[in-house]
Amino acid sequence: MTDTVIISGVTDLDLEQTLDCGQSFRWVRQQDGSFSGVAFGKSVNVSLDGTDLIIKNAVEADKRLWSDYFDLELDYGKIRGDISKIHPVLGEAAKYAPGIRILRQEPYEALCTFIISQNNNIKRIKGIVQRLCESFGEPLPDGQFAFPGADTMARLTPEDLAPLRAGFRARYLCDAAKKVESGEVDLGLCRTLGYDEARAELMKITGVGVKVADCTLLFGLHRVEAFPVDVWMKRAMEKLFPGMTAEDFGSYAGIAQQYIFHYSRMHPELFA
DNA sequence: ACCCAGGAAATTC
DNA sequence: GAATTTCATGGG
Repeated sequence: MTDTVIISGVTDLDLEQTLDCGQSFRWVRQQDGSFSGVAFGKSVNVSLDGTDLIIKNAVEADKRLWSDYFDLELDYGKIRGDISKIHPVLGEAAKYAPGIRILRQEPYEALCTFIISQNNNIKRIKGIVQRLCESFGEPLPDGQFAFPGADTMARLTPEDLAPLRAGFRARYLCDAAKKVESGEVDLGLCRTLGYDEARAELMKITGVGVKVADCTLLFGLHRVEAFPVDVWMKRAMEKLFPGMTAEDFGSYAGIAQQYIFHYSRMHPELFA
């Protein structure tokens, strides 16, 4: 029996800024402005009415689950104020999209989607992820599909993944699944390890370098000190924050990074 | 035809 | 060891 769950008193959240800013690839904006997506093998529709977060097709028992997913316990208003003192341009970027939150996605899903993301664009990443779920994920009652587990994917070969058209990334996905399933790579351990050790744990996977590891730690394990640097961030750092490094952005560098990433993507003319 | 995309592995110098 | 090339695929 599913129903509508309402989480009230939600601030500092904008669904478009959070769900369509390149941290998750499974949310689709609907005509009415709501977003439909799947997480934890549950297909829901979310919308915001003032400070009410409305989650359709959810059960009341999962209220905490979704609250955690949207990271509603963390005071982003305060964090924004604090990190804005670091650099005026960072303050402007934070003010530009104050509704960004760092989702607490499932670690294995974040790992796989950011393996897929390498040397790729967001539109095609979404397509590959969708085909991965449709091909190998558990079908859900409403026609959607769960993200396949490492146990399922560990039994697949790169040839099995050919229909995804993931290119050279197919064998990386297989290696990730195999090492997670066998326990050779322990994703849970990455929550508590020192940052460099957590990064090294993930980089045992072929196809996981510094950037994919950082994204997995930030978006899948909520290591908000992570500071992934992709081509956009590289440009932004050179033009907007010359001489600064990840350490200069403090213990919430990952949140700062997401403000900067989004701001840069929305202002490509800055880097023409 | 050429270039780029939320990079990393393989190769070359 | 550091710099360059290659790796699939699709869109501009």
